[in-house]
Amino acid sequence: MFIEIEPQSAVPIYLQLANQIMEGVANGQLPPGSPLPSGRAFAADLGMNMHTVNKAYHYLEEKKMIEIIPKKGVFIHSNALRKATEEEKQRIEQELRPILAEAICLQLEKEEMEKMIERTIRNIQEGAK
Amino acid sequence: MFIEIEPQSAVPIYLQLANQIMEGVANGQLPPGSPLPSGRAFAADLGMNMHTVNKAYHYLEEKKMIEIIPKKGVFIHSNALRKATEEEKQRIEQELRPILAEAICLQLEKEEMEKMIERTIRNIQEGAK
DNA sequence: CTCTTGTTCTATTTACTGTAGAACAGTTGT
DNA sequence: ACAACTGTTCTACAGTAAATAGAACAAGAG
Repeated sequence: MFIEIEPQSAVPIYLQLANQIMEGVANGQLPPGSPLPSGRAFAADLGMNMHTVNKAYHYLEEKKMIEIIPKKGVFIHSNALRKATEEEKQRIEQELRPILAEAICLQLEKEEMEKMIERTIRNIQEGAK
Repeated sequence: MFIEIEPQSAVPIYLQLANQIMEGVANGQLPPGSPLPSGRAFAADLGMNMHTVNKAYHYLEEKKMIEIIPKKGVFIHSNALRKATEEEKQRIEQELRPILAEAICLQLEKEEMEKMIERTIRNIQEGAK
């Protein structure tokens, strides 16, 4: 599990971390039940603050992607790979909407959009090479 | 052109405004060359501050979606509807990536993803009913 | 000449981001 | 029993972004 953080990105580093963990879940590198490093250890490893790792963890906990068990550790949620609820689908759709609006303006045809998605999905799953 | 702002959303209101203007461009309600309200008038109309509208305008200007002509007004960029550059495609792909990672975890199959996209695109274009 | 335009400036408040250090209480391994 | 480690909680600080507010400026439009 390789984490790469871009400190000067517009994306907050706690979100970068959370997103890359979620990619690990998506590509099978982090199967349900897998332990994640302790907040302190991860922070030391990544050269960031414990509280920042904690923020990423709680962000993922809210998404039910991980389980935080006090005094024990942090683990990939046993039900991390599951069928999306209607609420989750709507949230994804809302996140997709402004991107699609721009894509329409930039004349990205449906086919090209699908190619882009397939390529990105393949790229995410390649993380588990 | 109806603008609806959710003040208590996690999305900054200047971004909500910019996104909805971009939807107007996408669905043809705001064709290239169309004038947009002045910063002051728009702010008064939407019940927000002039500087906030200005921020949305400059955000869209950076995306080359609108043209801000000092002392004259704000207009939809003459080339707002264009072919995406390679740089723009890469940016869209980067924005898409974390959403797709979550979609994989939530077992959204490629077909369902495509349906969701088609539905959202239709929804955007319905704004011009 | 007057109104409107976008721009620029200062100012203030609020929230978010990130770091920092300390203390607490329960778990784990020896 | 002991030491090390766990997530939690608390205070604190600095930096930035978001949003509002008011004022002034210079140039275009009628």
